[in-house]
Amino acid sequence: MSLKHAIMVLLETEAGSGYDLLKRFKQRLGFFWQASHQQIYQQLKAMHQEGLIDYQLETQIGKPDKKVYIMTALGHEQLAQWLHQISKPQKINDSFLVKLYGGHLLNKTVLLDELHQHIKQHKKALVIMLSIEREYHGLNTQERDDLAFPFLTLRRGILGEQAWLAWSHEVEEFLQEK
Amino acid sequence: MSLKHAIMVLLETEAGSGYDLLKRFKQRLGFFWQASHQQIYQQLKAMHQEGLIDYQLETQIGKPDKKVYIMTALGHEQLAQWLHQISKPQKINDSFLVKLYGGHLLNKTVLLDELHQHIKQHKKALVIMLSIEREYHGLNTQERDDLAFPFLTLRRGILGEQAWLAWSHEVEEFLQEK
DNA sequence: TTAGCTTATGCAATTAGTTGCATATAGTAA
DNA sequence: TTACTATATGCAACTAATTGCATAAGCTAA
Repeated sequence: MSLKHAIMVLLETEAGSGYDLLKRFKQRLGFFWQASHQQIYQQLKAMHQEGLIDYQLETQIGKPDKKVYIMTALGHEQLAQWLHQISKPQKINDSFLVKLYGGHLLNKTVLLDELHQHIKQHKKALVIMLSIEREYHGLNTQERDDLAFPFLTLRRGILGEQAWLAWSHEVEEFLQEK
Repeated sequence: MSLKHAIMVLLETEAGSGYDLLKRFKQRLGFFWQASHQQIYQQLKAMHQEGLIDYQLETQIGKPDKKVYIMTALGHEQLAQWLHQISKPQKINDSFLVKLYGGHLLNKTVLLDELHQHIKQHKKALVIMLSIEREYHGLNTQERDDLAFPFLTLRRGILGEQAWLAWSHEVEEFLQEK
């Protein structure tokens, strides 16, 4: 049940609506946390019922009204508790690897086609992350300091994607030979 | 719903009981697919009801009886179909990265302690994979050919863990300074 | 001889996540 | 003017995964 805590980490830094959080997930946590809009809205509702967060209705002109969520005292407490607990190792379930494991059941060109599509997506993700990295390096010392932790998570994304792409070359070579 | 297909990939190669599959998941797919015993037994039951697999009861002496599952014609068909579909990009939800993203909310030494525990586990996993890799390289050509696809997935595990560890050094350095 | 591990399977309840649908306004691009 | 994108929130139904419990026999190490 970490989505709850991921939301709280975001809200702790800055209050926001469900829609805001959705965007923040995509833009800032996207390479290590994915959440759909339904997940977020449902979770916010549950968290509000638990008393972890509260909200204020904000009427807007030209745009739909929104609920701006803020952390409660109970929320702060539970987040602090979670932060001090050791998180269990990340669960990985990668279906492309399942396919590759059973590659003998499949035509090599079919696998190669799929591999190329994955490579395209991973390259795209890497390019985006590298551009964010360049942006970071262009900031002044104060700004870089403020973003030091998010930057570390970005580095994880970059190193992860580079490793994936290095691996994909090995697979590509194998699938192309004979 | 890929657990179903992961099970079928395993069963396609070799029939087995729920317990067998559980062990195979741990030993062979463990670094890219994790499934609990409850998940596997529940899924096998559902798959049997769907007609994707069938089983034969095997009575054993000294050990509990077991159900040995095999693929049905319908199972073969659905697996083949799945293999030809492009799998969506792997979903990553890493709670340690969430914590690190919100690192400013936490004492650096707490984070460092947790990091060290994760490093230990990742190193352990890497050592195991590297020993399997050495074993593979000691095989003859025929045997290596037979295991070529599983070997590729092992390489993914190795490169992935090495990248994780390289990243962890960056984080360690940052958390240790000042 | 007692505690723990391996083998072997399962139910019940709960929690988490996905899929599909629904609504409503405003701006922009073809 | 039609279609698409962005903003903004939500329900209902379903599927998937987790947590906790239960059973039962044999083997092994302290």
